[in-house]
Amino acid sequence: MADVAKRAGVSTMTVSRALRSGTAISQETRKKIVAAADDLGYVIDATASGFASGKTGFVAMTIPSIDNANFADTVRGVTDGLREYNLQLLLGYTNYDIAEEERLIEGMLGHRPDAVIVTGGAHTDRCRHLLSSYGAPIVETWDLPAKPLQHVVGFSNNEAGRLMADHLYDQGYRRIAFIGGDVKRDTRGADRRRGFEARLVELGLDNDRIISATQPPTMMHEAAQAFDALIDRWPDTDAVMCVSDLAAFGALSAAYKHGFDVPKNIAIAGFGAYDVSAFASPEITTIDVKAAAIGRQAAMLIRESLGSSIEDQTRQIRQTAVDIVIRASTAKPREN
Amino acid sequence: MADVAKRAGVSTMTVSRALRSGTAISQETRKKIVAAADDLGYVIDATASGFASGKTGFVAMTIPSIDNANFADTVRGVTDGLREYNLQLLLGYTNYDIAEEERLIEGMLGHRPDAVIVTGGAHTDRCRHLLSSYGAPIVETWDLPAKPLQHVVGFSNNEAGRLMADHLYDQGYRRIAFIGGDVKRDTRGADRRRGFEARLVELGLDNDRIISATQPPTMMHEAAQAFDALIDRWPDTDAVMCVSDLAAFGALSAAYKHGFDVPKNIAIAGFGAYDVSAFASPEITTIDVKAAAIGRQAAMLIRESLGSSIEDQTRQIRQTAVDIVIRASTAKPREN
DNA sequence: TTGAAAGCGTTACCAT
DNA sequence: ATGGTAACGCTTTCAA
Repeated sequence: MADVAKRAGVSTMTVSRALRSGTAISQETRKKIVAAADDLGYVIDATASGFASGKTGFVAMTIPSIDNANFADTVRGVTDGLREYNLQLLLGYTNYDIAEEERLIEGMLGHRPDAVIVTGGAHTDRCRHLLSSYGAPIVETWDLPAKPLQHVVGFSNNEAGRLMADHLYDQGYRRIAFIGGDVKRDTRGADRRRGFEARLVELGLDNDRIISATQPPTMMHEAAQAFDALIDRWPDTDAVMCVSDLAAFGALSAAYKHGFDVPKNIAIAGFGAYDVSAFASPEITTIDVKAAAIGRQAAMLIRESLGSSIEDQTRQIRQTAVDIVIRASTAKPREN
Repeated sequence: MADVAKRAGVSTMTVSRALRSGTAISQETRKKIVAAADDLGYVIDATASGFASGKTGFVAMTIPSIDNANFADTVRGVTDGLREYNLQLLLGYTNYDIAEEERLIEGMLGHRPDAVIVTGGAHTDRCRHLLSSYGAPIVETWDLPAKPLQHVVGFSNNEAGRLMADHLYDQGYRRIAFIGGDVKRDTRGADRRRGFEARLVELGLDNDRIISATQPPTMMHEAAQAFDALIDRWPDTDAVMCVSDLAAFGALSAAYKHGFDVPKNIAIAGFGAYDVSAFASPEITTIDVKAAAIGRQAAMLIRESLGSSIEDQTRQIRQTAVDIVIRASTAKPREN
């Protein structure tokens, strides 16, 4: 920076101002300085800058899995919402493990992010403590936690499960199952399952056809195996909701191998509105949670929080939309 | 840190040493200091640490798209390979746009990463300049660039295309097409296409059945449309390679809508060994490039580079495996 | 609109 | 094995 200042014939302080926005400086001085910086290939050192100003320009974010179109969409929403504010995303994935989340968060907080976005409302006690005492905006997403840390942008996974139970019931299905992951790890998937089960009971149906023998993420392979186990144990099952569309696609694949017609012999539904569910044969009924919009809203919340003084901070709880997308895979009820 | 030092009855310098590894300090002093730090909830400030030491602990990485299982696998490989070294990944996605890559890289370099990983060998001139003059290990992945910036971990996309052309020819297909993205943006997909075309010509076939009307990433929807266009223009096409498995799945879906049997009426092949290709009906022939291994090798290269003095740095070019995975979607040749 | 000086929290270096 | 001191490159604050 001193070199740039010398070349432009000004002080380092003026260079510092010229290279930021929202600072008082004359147009021609700035132009001169920017030219000098370009000549020298100078890029401002965000490390030193953050160190001096206390604003690092980082937003830390954790997601359960990087290889998941839903969370990827939320990340995209955040990135898009933050792009023009020169904020750099610090991304980590927890592998659906809150102990790993704690480790990640601890490492990320060392880099002093200006805000933090986490997925879900389940955290270790230590992680909750780290976050709540950190002193920067925190946003929990993809859930409506009973005890929010601070801001929330999410939806009720329980409601999503109930929505699908209602739909399958309305279509005439009565022997309804669920394929999903480990309750301890994918807490949101577990919430969907609980809502689904609870609604089945309210509708007067059994809720014991639950196959959850797999670790999350429940992918195609695990779901195909789970489907085999389901049919083995309850051969008369006439509909199944899967914890995600990927699982539903795996189940669909297994159903073909059993010689089943979907939905004539069995209905299959998913969750998440992945591309694959729209292009499967038959197309798979699913639930769309507008993952990118969750990210955009989280980014908006952060911008507002960073823009206002600490006294103005009010906790924001924003519930996002959950839409059922009805397709052929649950379209034809059997005669009962 | 001063508080911790006071509480433990030592100097800040000793605290600094106690909280790092590989520093000379007595066991009991360290124990005392760690206890004091825990009591105070003290976490070292990586910003100041990086500022003082010149080592930030960041590894910057750019990928074309976050929502792509192949690149996600590479990211996972990098993360896993770096985890125990306390390196934090700074991830950005370019959306297959080298101008966006330049912007991203510039922003990331401001945070002074200890190493940089990029996807592919196509960069803007300015980006090449920024990277080559940056003074830290650089790894290009997923390609074998003609003019590498420094280290490379990748494979020949051209060869991958040729491999599939050979397979389809061997199976007896003769009227072979390609569905892929914009040559300007997905340069690796374009290389696959070029190798594919070139091999078709060597085998004495036409190479004009190329549909590339879409912007990358060529996803299911675009590929389905492209398939329609292909059949409209060249109804007698008997095989098609798609730029990725996602595209292949979209094409498969379109083929069903045309009433085609795959592979009896037309063979469909993909690239990337995505889960979806293994669970589609029929299962889709693809090419496995071991995406996670690319990431692990890149991480290994970086660890070695960071561990050795600058004089010992020799450029490493590591070619990775490319395996064809033959499945039912290309299994049954037609009579010619 | 510009400049000078102080200081951000840590580590490198040298001394003990 | 431990401590003192300078320095990292920038921004904040205050003054001109």
